[in-house]
Amino acid sequence: MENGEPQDGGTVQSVDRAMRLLELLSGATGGIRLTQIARNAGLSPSTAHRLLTTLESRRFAQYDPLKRTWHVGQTAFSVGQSFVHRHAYSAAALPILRRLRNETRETANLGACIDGDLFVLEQIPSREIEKSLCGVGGRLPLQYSGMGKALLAAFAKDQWNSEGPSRSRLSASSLAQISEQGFAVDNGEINPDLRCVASVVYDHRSEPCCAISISGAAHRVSDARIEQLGAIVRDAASELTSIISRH
Amino acid sequence: MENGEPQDGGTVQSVDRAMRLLELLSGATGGIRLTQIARNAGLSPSTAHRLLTTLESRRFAQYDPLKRTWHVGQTAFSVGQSFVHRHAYSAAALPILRRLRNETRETANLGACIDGDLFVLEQIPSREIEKSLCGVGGRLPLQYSGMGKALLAAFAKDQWNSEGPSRSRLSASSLAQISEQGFAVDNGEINPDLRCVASVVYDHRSEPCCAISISGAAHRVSDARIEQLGAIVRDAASELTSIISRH
DNA sequence: GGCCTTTTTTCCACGATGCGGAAAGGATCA
DNA sequence: TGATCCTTTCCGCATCGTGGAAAAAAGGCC
Repeated sequence: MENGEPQDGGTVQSVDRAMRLLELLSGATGGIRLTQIARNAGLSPSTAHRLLTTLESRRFAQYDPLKRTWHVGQTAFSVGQSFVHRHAYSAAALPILRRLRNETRETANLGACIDGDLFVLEQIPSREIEKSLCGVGGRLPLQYSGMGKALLAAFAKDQWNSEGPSRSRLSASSLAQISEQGFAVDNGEINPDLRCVASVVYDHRSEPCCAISISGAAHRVSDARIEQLGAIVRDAASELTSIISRH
Repeated sequence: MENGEPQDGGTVQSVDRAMRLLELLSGATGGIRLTQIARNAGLSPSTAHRLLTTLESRRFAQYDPLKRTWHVGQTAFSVGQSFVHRHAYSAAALPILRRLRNETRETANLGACIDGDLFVLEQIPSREIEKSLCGVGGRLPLQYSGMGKALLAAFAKDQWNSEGPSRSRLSASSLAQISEQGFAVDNGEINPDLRCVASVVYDHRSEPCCAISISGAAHRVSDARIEQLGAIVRDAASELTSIISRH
């Protein structure tokens, strides 16, 4: 059993295998050959072939006969879009993210805590290289991103939110500092060349619902700039909070 | 056998059923109850439950215990995003779409011909109501959208493109007009209150690869405005073409 | 709170179907 | 051209997916 493998009690093995193949397709930049994906999934080529052609029949997967590679298909994209529509604040956040990007000239991000991790929902990229740890649809442990840290601090303030992730991921002094400043700084624990400044957005119940950030290369997101960027992000988060509160 | 049901030769039934459930989840605004989705899929509740919990175990589906509704999950979104990355022109198109939206104050779209239909890959919405026939991830028959019409005209000019959709969907005079103008107009065959002006983007082989458009309410996208909008869209498409050609 | 109805979840035996090895066909490369 | 590898098809077996039934949970009404 691999790390992160779902428990198999009561699940349909063939469906689970097909989903695993979809995940592998998703991670395969430039597509992947049948024998390679079968090997990666631990299946025989003929089994993988049958599962892939089943996914292909509804266009969750696609086959490129020229390169003989398999890819994620359009239906996966269409289905995935409906996930975004559930998070209704995404649409409201877009103009704010754009303005944030324009003001700072760095990449602007929207993320939410989903299943205990920071999940990137939207991203308005800057023109600079070195933009962010991961793109739309990517995920990170909360404590390794600015948005995650900001959310952890917001959860820590909420003594009654028993569903929040464990606060022990960040020290009490870090949490206190984030709360006091109104923004969190990620100083590149994962990638030392990237920095991020983030602030939390609250919903109509004053519950933390997501976070926004700007991220960019460490030499641009400098110490001299942090206070200014923090204030800009904090104000943008407040604006998004007030928009969401009106719904 | 329902209309549009994929042929079942050599496919795995349980996987096909699970994919069908995902599609139904995608179409269910506000989530859906187990018994309802089971009914829609023609499965017993216990079968649907097991397939859904299998999808849930890898987070392709999610269950809201408060409302007791099933939804599309985050992994579907993550996997779907990799479909976009395959169409590398999407990223290059974004700033152009934004500028297009800003100049015209209408919704800007990027679409491609995928499996014979017009598939919407990106969309920068305007602040107006009445924006476009469908959103990101949606699909339409080519002849019913401006982008599709523009692509049909481009395919018609390419006598050697044996993989293009049938040209008989539009009249010869329509195709000729679109080619001459450099843009196509959708005058609301599906929705009389919506209009669209679109132009084709070419890749480095001078092959039509996608189209961009602006769309909005018919009373705003007026006859008086068409020529001007057409020229703007055509120029934006040319710009995107030249960017893509450099890769 | 009790009762009724509906929904959701769990269980289990049976047979349908998923599996993978083998064979056939196809593609690539030296 | 021949060798090698990849992809697709075939088929028999036994695994596992199925759905009815039962149990548990939830919601609504009086």
